[in-house]
Amino acid sequence: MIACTKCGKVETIVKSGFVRGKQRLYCKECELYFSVVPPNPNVSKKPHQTTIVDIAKALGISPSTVSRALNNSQEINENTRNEVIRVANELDYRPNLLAQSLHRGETHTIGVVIPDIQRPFFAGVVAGIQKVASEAGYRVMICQSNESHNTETLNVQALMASRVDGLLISHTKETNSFEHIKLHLRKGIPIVHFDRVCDELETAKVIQEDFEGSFALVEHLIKQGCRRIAACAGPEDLLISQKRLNGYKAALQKYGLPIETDLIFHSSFKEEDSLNALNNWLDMSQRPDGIFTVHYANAIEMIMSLKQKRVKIPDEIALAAFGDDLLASMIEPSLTVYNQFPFTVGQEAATILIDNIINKETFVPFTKVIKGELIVRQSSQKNLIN
Amino acid sequence: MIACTKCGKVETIVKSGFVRGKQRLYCKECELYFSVVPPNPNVSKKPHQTTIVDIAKALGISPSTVSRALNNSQEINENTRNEVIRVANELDYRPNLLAQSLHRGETHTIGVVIPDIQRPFFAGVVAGIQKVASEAGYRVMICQSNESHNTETLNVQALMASRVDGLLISHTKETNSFEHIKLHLRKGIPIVHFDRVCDELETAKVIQEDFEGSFALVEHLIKQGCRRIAACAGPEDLLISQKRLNGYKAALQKYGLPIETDLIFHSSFKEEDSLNALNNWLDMSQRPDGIFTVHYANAIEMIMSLKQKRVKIPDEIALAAFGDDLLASMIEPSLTVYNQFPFTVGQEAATILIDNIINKETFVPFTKVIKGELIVRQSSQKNLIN
DNA sequence: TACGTTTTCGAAAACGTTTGCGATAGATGA
DNA sequence: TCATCTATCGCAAACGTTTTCGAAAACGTA
Repeated sequence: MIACTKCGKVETIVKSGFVRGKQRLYCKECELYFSVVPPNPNVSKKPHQTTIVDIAKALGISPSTVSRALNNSQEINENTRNEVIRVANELDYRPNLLAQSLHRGETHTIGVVIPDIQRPFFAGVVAGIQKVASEAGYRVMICQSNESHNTETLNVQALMASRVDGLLISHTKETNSFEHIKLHLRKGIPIVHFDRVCDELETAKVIQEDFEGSFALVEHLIKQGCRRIAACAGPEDLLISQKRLNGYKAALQKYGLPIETDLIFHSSFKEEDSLNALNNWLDMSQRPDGIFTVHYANAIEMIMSLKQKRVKIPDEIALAAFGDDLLASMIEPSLTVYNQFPFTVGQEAATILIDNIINKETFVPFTKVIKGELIVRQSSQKNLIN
Repeated sequence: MIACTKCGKVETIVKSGFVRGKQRLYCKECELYFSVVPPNPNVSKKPHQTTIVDIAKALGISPSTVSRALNNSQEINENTRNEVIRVANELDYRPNLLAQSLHRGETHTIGVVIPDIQRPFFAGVVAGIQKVASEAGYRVMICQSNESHNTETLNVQALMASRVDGLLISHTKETNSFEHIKLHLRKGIPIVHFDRVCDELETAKVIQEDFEGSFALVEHLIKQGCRRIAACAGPEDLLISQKRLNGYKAALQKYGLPIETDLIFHSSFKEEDSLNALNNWLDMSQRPDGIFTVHYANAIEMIMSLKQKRVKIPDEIALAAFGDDLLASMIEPSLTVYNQFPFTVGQEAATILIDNIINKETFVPFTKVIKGELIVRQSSQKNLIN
């Protein structure tokens, strides 16, 4: 029979329920509840990352001393410090960043949310971010929204749950509500926008010369002789798309050219969209003689299509587009573009974010404009000498 | 004067040193050490992420109950659960993943180390990894080694310090020692290699058909009539470079063609390297009539250079290369390649890693080969009808 | 009514660090 | 010789969870 674990008596024991798979008992005399323990769970010790406690035990000292020895504290004897370091190396000790972060309340990690890492622009930005971050001792956690506002929201939540110290984000093309950002902004999390920014939020921003660059591209087309320039813009809601379209319009106006709505098409950056627009333009009684594209990829798709249709570039139609890529320089005819310097964008955004993280109280948001560069190539050079 | 904090007497107090900026005192009667506290540190409460304790206090219950309510535990009253959830929403509670991870001993995060995210192949792999990982509830932490063995080592250390649950890695081209991996492998951390794998480690691997793909490319060149095929290989130490070169040699042997060391060049994937090799070949009394490249980027560089030199492609020299890219299909002449399906590689690697993480004890390493695809394009099609 | 059962909850330990403060021994000074 | 100082270290709390265990109350059932 079962005896009380306290008084050892058997006759005072009564059953008292059955909880979590174990029989519970009650000793009336001791007024003690207890349950019978299964013989031996036979727990095998897992392979174990060595902790500060292991070092402490090995040396017969306290964990606090070990911590101090490893953190350049002054309040420690040089001999003990050396001993600690020796044992730490022997046991291949690696501080647990989780525990450190939990204690310090900061993770030294920044979160990045981008639409698509496979786009060269964003890959370049990420590379720039990582360079700056790693030099400053920050880790980087990258999420892709795949241009879906819903997964963007989930990404932000996940990063915040991981308690990143700050957030770098370029929004989805379908994002026009920013509650998922405001929420965290109110909690004081540093956030920096880049490329696809949001004007209604008081965050620091890194942007390109969307207006100026587009203006320069279209002005260049005009100077090459184009008089009917079509524009392939992005989604109407997208801020950078609007800005670039405004640059297009301003250039037309400066040179007294009419703004024809027939010649402006809002695509969603997809190939079928841009080719539809192109076909529409080609079917017009008076074809455009120039095409400006908000996204270089669309221009490349158009070039391929125009070549199939035997339309001469740039003589019949000249092209110029926003955003550079190796592809733009390699295609024939090579594409005139406005280079955005994505790596620089990434570097600058990360620099600002880390500044914001470190000087959280004194930081005031501002907007940094990364200067771009007009690169003239074959797709627009009508009056070539050779 | 200062009185003892315990007995309140003044006359029994003596000074006892000066530690950390504060005067220490000693009450002889109480045998008590104490120090005078500065009046008021005036701590302003920081903006505070709401915790489980906040919810508990708000409801007057214990943190354990809150935790149970939020974790679908059975041992809780439905009413209290609803109350907890209500308050949790009101206070916008987000579980602290750091604390969870620290407690559980797992972070639900996988680390990825790649040479360069700006290379389309690796960007594709990363996209594939993230798709699988996010569907399985894992976060992804990405590091770039920039082809430097040293930073690769640092990357691995940083990821391990962050206690990632597993590691996906494609090695640097200069990596030929693997101690930084072995160390963690011994500790039982799941590691999966992809692309640039390492044969001396007992890890799961995801590779392409390096041999078969190269064989197919070279065989295709031979069938197109090439008889002197040069090879631009990668660094000699790099395993995939060796395998692909072996595929090249095997194809030559199958068709009774000699293997000429003059025609084999080991580059470091840099542009100047490949162009040097090309110039050497062009200067030979008997030029090669075909070029096989281990990395497609080198082939593209060569095409650009050959076009400048007015060398006819593919008639004088045909090209075929390992690895596909949009660029390869857009360039003129378009480049014949062996597509590696990077997205699939990433998906497969992540799937295997997560399997390894979940079934850590029973998992046995194996090698998964991702089938590629020969894509014939203009750079090698000598006998075109049109 | 009395006893066993079930439901529900709280206390406390644990994860691995860091750090404020107390505590000691030895050093210093008068 | 005594008061004081300095150097060094340990204890314990804290970070935010989860989970084990125990306990009380509510609930049956005979």
